[in-house]
Amino acid sequence: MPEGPELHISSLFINDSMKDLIFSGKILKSEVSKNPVVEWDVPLYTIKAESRGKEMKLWLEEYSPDKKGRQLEKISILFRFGMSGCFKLSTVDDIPKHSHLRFLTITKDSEIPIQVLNFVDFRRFGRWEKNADWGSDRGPCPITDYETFRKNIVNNLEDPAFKQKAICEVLLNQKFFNGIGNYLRAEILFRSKIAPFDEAYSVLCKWKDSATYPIKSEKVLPIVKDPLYLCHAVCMEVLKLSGGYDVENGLKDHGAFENWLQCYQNPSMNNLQDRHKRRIWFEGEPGILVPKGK
DNA sequence: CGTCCACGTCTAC
DNA sequence: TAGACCTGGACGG
Repeated sequence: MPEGPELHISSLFINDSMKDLIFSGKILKSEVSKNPVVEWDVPLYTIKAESRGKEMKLWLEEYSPDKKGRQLEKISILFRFGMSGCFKLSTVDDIPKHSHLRFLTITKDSEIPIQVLNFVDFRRFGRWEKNADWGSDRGPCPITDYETFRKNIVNNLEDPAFKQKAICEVLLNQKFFNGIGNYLRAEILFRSKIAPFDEAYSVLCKWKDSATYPIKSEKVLPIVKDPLYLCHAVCMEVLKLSGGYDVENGLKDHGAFENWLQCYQNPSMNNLQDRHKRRIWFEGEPGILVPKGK
C-alpha cells in the first residue's frame, strides 16, 4: 500500500492501535527476508510511528512502570514499503502470509490473546534499517511538512532535475517529491490540466510565486490547479478516504479508493510509458517532451 | 498452461 | 538505461 498517503495512514494506524499495547521480547524476522535481523530484547517496550514521504519510522522505547533512574533503551527502525509493504495487527494463530517482521505484545491476563504487529510485504521490495535517518536523497513530506516541501522545489528550480525533463517524470523524483508515486502523479496532473510531458521547469515557474495555500472564498469552492498545492491536497483527500491503494487494515469500504480515482487506470483516459517504463495516465495531449520512437 | 501487469527502488554495465 | 528483485491477479489459448 505504498505512496505517501498510505505510509501516513500506516503511522496513524500504529499510533492509534498500539497506544495501549505493551510489547515484549525479540523482534522476529522471517527466514526468507534479506533485511537485517533487528537486535532488541528488552522486557517491555512501546511502539510509536512517524511518516515522511515514502518512508516510515517505528520508535521502540523500553517501558518501565517504576523507572529506577536507569537509562531506558530506545531504537528506531526506518521502513520503505516497496510495492506491497504494509502493517497488520494479528493474533499469534493468525500471522498473515508474507509477514516478515513481527513484534509481540505481552498479555496481562490470559483473557486477552497476544497481539502481533506484522510488517507484511508479499513482493519483498520493502526495506528496513535499524537507527537510520530519513533518506538523504529524499525531500520533505508534502503531507506533514507542505510549506518546506514547496520551498524545496521553488528555491531549486534552476536544478538540472527540472530542465528539459517531463513533469510526469520529475513528479516521481523523491529528492523533490517524496511520497508522490504513480497514481498520485496522474491525479495531480489531471486536476492541474498539465500535459504529462510538458517541461517541468517551465510548468513549475508559472506557479512558483502563487500563494502557498489558495485563497478560500466563503462561497466558491476554489478549483485549485496549482500542482504544488495539489501534491498536498490530493494526498489529504486520500487520507480522508482512510484506506488508500489496497486498503486491508483500513477496513473501510474497499471501493472508496477506486471510486475516488479520476484518471489513474481509467480506461477512458490516455496512457503512455515514460522514459523509465512507467505508465502515465492522462487526459488530452501528451505534451512536447513525449518519448519518441516506439 | 502461458504472458503481461502492478502503489518502487537499487546496482551493475 | 536496462535488468534485478518478487508474488499473484487478470486474461488468453
